[in-house]
Amino acid sequence: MIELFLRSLERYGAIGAEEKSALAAAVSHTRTVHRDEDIVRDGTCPTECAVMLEGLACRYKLLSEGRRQIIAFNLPGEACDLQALWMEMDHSVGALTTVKMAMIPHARLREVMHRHPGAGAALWRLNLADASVLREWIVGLGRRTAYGRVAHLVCELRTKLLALGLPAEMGFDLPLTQADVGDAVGLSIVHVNRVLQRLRAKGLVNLRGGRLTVQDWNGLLAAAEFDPAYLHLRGRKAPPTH
Amino acid sequence: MIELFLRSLERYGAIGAEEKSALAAAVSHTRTVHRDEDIVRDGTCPTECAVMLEGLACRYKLLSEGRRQIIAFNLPGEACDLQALWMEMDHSVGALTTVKMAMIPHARLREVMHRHPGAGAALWRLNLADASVLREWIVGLGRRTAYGRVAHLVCELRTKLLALGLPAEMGFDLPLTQADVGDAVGLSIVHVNRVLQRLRAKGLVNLRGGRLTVQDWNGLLAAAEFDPAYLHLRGRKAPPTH
DNA sequence: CGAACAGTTGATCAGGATCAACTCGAGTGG
DNA sequence: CCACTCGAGTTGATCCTGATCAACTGTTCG
Repeated sequence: MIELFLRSLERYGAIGAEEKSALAAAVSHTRTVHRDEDIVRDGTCPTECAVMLEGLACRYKLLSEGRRQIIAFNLPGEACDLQALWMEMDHSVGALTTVKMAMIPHARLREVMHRHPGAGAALWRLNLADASVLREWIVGLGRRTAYGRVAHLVCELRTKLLALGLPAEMGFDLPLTQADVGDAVGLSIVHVNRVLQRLRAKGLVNLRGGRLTVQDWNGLLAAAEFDPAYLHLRGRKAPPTH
Repeated sequence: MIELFLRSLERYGAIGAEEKSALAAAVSHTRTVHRDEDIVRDGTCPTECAVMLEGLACRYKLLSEGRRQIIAFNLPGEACDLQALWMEMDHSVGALTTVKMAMIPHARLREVMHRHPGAGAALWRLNLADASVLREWIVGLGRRTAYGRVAHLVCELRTKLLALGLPAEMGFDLPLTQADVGDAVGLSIVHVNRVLQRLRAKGLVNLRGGRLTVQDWNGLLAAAEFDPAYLHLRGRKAPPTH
């Protein structure tokens, strides 16, 4: 059920069969949230952890006057609110499509981590990898052009999908609205529209009506100055579990 | 010696006296790095961890054509490369002043974490708090105006200094160049200069020649829309160490 | 049939970038 | 001791990226 989650966790640490089954057994139930609803809300402190099974979600924060900034996208296999295990949420997670999640009560998760320190270590590493993505977003927002930012976002999403083994051929569904893209890369809707048109015109990629078609992957990677290293997808540095 | 570090760690978890002395004992030696030199370099994988004792450092990434983006500032009491415990560095850390650090070999750190799971948990929470700051930076770069971003940065730095119990009266030393500020908030040097002049003219703060003078703290907080919650300075949610 | 929403287009405006020159110390070396 | 350099900060002029405002298309859905 939470296969995807376990597999990506595996990438970040020597997770054995026992750890895996312990984590899988910690799932208490599933939950479904619909488009435009919140999965977790800023300032709250949930007592269970949500692992995405299906759908697309985004982490975001709101400022005054309705300004919104998306901070990360969450794909199936990713955890939504691991943070709440230790501290109150400092951002919200919203569903961009219908999202199905496996819920793990904190108490059980803590128990697993206690019995299997390796699992806790892997979760920690997962957080480190997430932080690395945040850093790359900072670089993008601070120093990339609108064009480069949008291109980079597309590269990131497809690369992550591929790494998860999810469908991400040259054409696949990506239910993102232009407003969503804008809130992620810090642009106005109108400008996102124009940048997408430019990317289309240059024959790189076509994002339209929730469907993404990659026309020239290498060209896109170049336009985005994309280097997947920051995603830490190839769990390196064999970690002495001790 | 690493008092400051231990104290901020305490904020993030029930760290006992044994954990503290174990961590303190894990320090093998100190190291000094001078202004404009790197403490850790992107892509490397150091085998010891650096905890700042004195000075000011920044995490940054480079793009083509010399574009630089600063991702975070590191103050005394903060760790520079905890990440390297688990994965290769995806960014560099550079010294903005002469920096003195306490070095803890990874092997020893792992040993401490193994013997004192509470220490590992606290380090994890530390990472979560760092990630929260990264998120706030993303919001700032994406959705705040130049003026708000600079003001916010000043608020963040002073608030962190105060929380660490470091000198941060209404006037204190902050050895940041206008270029540094620009690389942190994603602005050109010229524009940073103008924004600083506006902040001065409005009677809020005066950052000049490595010295920061706060003239109207409340006004500054308001201009920055600053809410310190994201710094997670008041270690909430008593963590069941299990 | 009429909302309501995603996407598109045009026109205009403004926030910041860029380029260039100049000031003002603080060294540094002859 | 002075000339020179170098880095930080400052100013002005100009350009351009991207925001804003407004109208319009097309589709879906109740």
